Amino acid sequence: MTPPSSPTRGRPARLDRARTVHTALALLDESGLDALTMRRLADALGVQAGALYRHFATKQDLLTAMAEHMLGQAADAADAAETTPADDWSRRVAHLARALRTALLAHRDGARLFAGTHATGPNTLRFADNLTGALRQAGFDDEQAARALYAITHFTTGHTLEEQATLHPGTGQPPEAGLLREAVTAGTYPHLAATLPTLTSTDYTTHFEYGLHLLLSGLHTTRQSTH
Amino acid sequence: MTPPSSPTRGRPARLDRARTVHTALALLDESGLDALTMRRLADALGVQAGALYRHFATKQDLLTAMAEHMLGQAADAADAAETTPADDWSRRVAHLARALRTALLAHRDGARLFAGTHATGPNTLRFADNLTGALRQAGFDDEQAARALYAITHFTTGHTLEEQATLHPGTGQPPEAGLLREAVTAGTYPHLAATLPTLTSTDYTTHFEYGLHLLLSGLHTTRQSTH
DNA sequence: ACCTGAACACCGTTCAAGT
DNA sequence: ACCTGAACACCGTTCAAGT
Repeated sequence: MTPPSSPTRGRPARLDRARTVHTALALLDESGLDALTMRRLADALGVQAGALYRHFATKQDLLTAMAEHMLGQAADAADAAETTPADDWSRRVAHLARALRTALLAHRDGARLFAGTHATGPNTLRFADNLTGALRQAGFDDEQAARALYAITHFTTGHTLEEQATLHPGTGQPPEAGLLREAVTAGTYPHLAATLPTLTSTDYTTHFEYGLHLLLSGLHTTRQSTH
Repeated sequence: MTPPSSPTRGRPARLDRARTVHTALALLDESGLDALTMRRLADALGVQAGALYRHFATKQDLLTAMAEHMLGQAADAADAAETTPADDWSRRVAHLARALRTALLAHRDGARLFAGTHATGPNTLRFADNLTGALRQAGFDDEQAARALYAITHFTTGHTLEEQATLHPGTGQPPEAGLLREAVTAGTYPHLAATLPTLTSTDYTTHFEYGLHLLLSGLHTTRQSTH
């Protein structure tokens, strides 16, 4: 028999940043961000809570490392696309925006984790550099490229935040769509009533693609007017 | 002398939802969302923490009421604009988006508060109905209007979340721009290096206007192609 | 060098008991 | 009816002491 309380089969289970971040992300997926406490994480690692502070100065520091790790997926997708036969620039930008959303969706509360930290690690910077590069190579000047980077990433995090919030009722609200439906039919909101089917649709990919299309279309217009 | 520990000069200071939400928003502005605890709020109200639960089932319930109150400002601005000599539709939509950002900026951590709740009260619905109405009256069909509503609000919350996060270093990071600058110059991120001046600009209004312009321009193109 | 044990100063929430 | 007091089951973080 292996000792029942040991999370890995090895003996003393030395701590390090990589293993800690990995376990933390697994715990995040299981229980969500609100349930991710230093004590529970320490438990999963077979260690006392205080031991975590030898590798992370603070819980915020750990969360930042988790967000940075999460963005590795987006950065990898970005790098892979870079070596691909040069697409139309707007397809490349769209691909990167989708990669960011996918990376955030890959972990429960991923968007909230990302929005709540300020990762400036290699993965985050690699992704941002790649997206900015796609814009500059498309002919946007440095200022426009930087602003477009922000517009795209802020829309993506805003959207995904909402998507994941309605996905996992988390710590609150009823069935979500029911709440809105009920409130709208109770009060007098003619425009919300008319658009209710779309407003309560759970096809988030289509919602995301529409907003992304708007941004890309706007970029297209801006680019033409300066070329 | 008035008793030094009484927050208002009155005597027993009966509790109600309105006064509680008001005091909570004042406390939010003073100390930020992380420091807004039920105990501290109770203290400011001259009451025990447990008493709050007679008016709010849970802390999340209180936060939702705060967010809903916050959106009153945006809804009022929306209503005022509705009776104004009919602007160009894109100016009206832009006005509403700006009103939302302004409402979120009106309180410390306002965007985080709004993003972390799911207010479906009269203020929130009034604002959303108004924005959806502006889009429908511009000629967008119900589906497009609903999707555009989401694109605009998600961009606005995403942007303002970031804006307020870098405004108040909150619970973490150094001077913010310094972190990015340092990381970029240390590693090899040519596109971020080239765009660094804009990336580290703290003129958030211009950043916001650029993203908003992109969305409106995209909407303009979409509208023309169906008209 | 790395972790444990124990403590400090808090949390949100519940609920009998008082008034 | 509304609030207090006190408790329950937690938190993040620190730090002497052990190994």
